[in-house]
Amino acid sequence: MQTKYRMVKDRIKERILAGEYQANQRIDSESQLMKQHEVSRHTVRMAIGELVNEGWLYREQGAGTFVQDKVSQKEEAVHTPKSIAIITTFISDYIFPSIIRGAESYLSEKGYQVSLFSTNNDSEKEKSILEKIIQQRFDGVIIEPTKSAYTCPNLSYYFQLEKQQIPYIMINGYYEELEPAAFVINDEKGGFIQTEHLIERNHREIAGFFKTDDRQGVQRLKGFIKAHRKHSIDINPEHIITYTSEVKSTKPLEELKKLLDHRLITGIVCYNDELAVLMLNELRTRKMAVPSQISLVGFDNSFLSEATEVKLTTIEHPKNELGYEAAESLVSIIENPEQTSLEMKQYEPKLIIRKSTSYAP
Amino acid sequence: MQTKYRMVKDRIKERILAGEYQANQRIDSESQLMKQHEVSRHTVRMAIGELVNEGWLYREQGAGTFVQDKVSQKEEAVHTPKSIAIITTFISDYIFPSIIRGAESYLSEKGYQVSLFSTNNDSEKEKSILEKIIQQRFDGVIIEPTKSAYTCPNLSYYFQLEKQQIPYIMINGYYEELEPAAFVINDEKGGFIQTEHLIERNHREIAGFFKTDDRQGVQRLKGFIKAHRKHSIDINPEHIITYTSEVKSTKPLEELKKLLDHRLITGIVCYNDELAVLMLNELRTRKMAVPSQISLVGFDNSFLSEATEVKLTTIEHPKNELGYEAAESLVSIIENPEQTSLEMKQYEPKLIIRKSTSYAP
DNA sequence: TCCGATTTGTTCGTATGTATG
DNA sequence: GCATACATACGAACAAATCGG
Repeated sequence: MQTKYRMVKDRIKERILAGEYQANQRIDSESQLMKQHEVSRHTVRMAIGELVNEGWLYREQGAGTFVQDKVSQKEEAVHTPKSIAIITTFISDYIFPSIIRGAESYLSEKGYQVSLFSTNNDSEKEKSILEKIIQQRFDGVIIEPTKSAYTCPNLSYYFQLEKQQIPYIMINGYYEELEPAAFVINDEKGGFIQTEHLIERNHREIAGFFKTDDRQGVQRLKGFIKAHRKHSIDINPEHIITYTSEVKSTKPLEELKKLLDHRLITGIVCYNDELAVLMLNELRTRKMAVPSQISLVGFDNSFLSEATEVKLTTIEHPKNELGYEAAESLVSIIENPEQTSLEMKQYEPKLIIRKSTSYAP
Repeated sequence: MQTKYRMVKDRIKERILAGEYQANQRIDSESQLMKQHEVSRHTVRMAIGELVNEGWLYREQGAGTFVQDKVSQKEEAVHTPKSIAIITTFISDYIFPSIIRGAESYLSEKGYQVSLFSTNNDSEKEKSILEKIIQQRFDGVIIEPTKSAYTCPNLSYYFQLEKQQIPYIMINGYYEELEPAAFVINDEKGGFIQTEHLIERNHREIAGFFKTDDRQGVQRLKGFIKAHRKHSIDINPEHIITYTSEVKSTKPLEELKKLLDHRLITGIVCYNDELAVLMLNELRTRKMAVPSQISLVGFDNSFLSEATEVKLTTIEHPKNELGYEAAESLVSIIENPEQTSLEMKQYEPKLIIRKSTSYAP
């Protein structure tokens, strides 16, 4: 049967298909349509209502009714809810939960579903996860890259993501060669600030411990060296300890023991708070007073930095904020693909001075 | 915003999910719904209209409005990979990551995808998440119930899960009335062991701090009382402090201050390590020596218990194992639906003695 | 087969709320 | 602050389909 609202609906649809209304353009208002078709407002609303349900139009209160463009009609075909993949290296007890919390809170609010993957810092695992994500057509990816200090072995998979128009954002680190959208800390400056803080307090014999299989550690080490250079202090190469994830709970501690046994150091720059707590433990057993005998700088401003009796001087990490803003940016790219200004956001590190550092003895 | 038609819509949806309306059964007519909800027909029609669009109902002119049989729509969901939802109360920095890690490692190995949700301890949020899970036909759910000490407000949604044959497993706590498959700690015994440990070391003036909006806290408090009874020690009611999630970072600390100001206590039983660290902090500022002046027992054996200078005596929590085994059990139910031996697993708590407890002064 | 009661479908009118520019 | 746009809500009337008797 040909009802009035169905006639109005068909006439509007024709005008869209004829190109009379362009994508995202405002169509005539309800009251205009009332006059044009000589029907009541309710009838017009029913017509528009069905077109909205079918994905031809969308309404915005106060602004008007607009033509839905093709890109969003694509979703209709899939019909699955929007889903985002978050890929981390480790599901650790450390700062990861804060980042996830930030991202999840924004994404769930926006009606996205969050799927969680972890690579265990294994590139092969990362590869198989990326494969899955491409195959299942996720709408976006937030990824903490695996071993970001090295060349990206899964380059082709990232290119594939781009080809399939699945936007991705890297957090904490990134692969240089990809030049991706990334939310990271200025790690070099962070390492610099950590070190300069000690130098300014007259420390000269400073040890630095850095995990160098990801970009963060390499950059922080760079900052460590720069700070020394700026203040014209020679670095004893034995004071730089680098290690990889696999040995993170053993090697740095062993190296610290060797250092303490054989050399005099007055300050330690730690890759992160987790390591700082480990070191603090060793210092406690040796009955070395922190900070009067030896100073300790952490990184990340995690809850660990306030759990200890000697609260840690450390570098702020915008954990929650970083997760939230990465999610926000990802959603904005998904929902407005035309404005592809994928940029990198670098958070400026800030020193938080607590009780684990003082002037050199 | 809460509009009338949305309220009517929700009420109808609830009745569907509660199983009050069966599949393909006629729901109340528009005029009945008008009377029931005291709204106009227009409002009822808007509510029904949205539910029709979302696939919950279908209308037949002259006959009535009927419940859409979701089972017959199943074909759609076949192609998607198997996916599991993990619902937590908070994505916290605390023991949650360990549980997730355990579950994720097993599930990803088995080819399942993990989606993450958090309720923020809000039953309404829990409800909308469960609704999503039912609608998207997840293959299984691991859920940490919200406010498990209280009556489950979303009972009908859990029944609906069962009806739709979506198996679920509860962790950490459970709703009594559901008698669900659950992986929990014997919290009562845990509280008992915490307390008895102090009693056996001659403590008589013991304060207990318990978060009582989830089942765990209530049970631990029960154990606290039982231990006192067993050893025929009177409990000063002022020594029992209960609090809820909302005030967890303020109230217990305030109460501790009051206690320390006015009473002599020699031992503190803490709901968990997180709280223990908070208390330890206060004791430090008062220069009260732990354990020589006052003893402190935590719960969960989290990394916090070893980050502090006075390593905490605490109760083991099988975090990783619990997550792993819950996932294992869920997968087994999914893949062998016939052997529906949904049972509860209670982990026996074990005391880990470190340095925060000693004999009463 | 038809009637009448019931139920949903269409259409009008009116009023007020709320967001946008 | 104002006009404009969509959102919610009330009331009324008639049309069309269904179903039991």
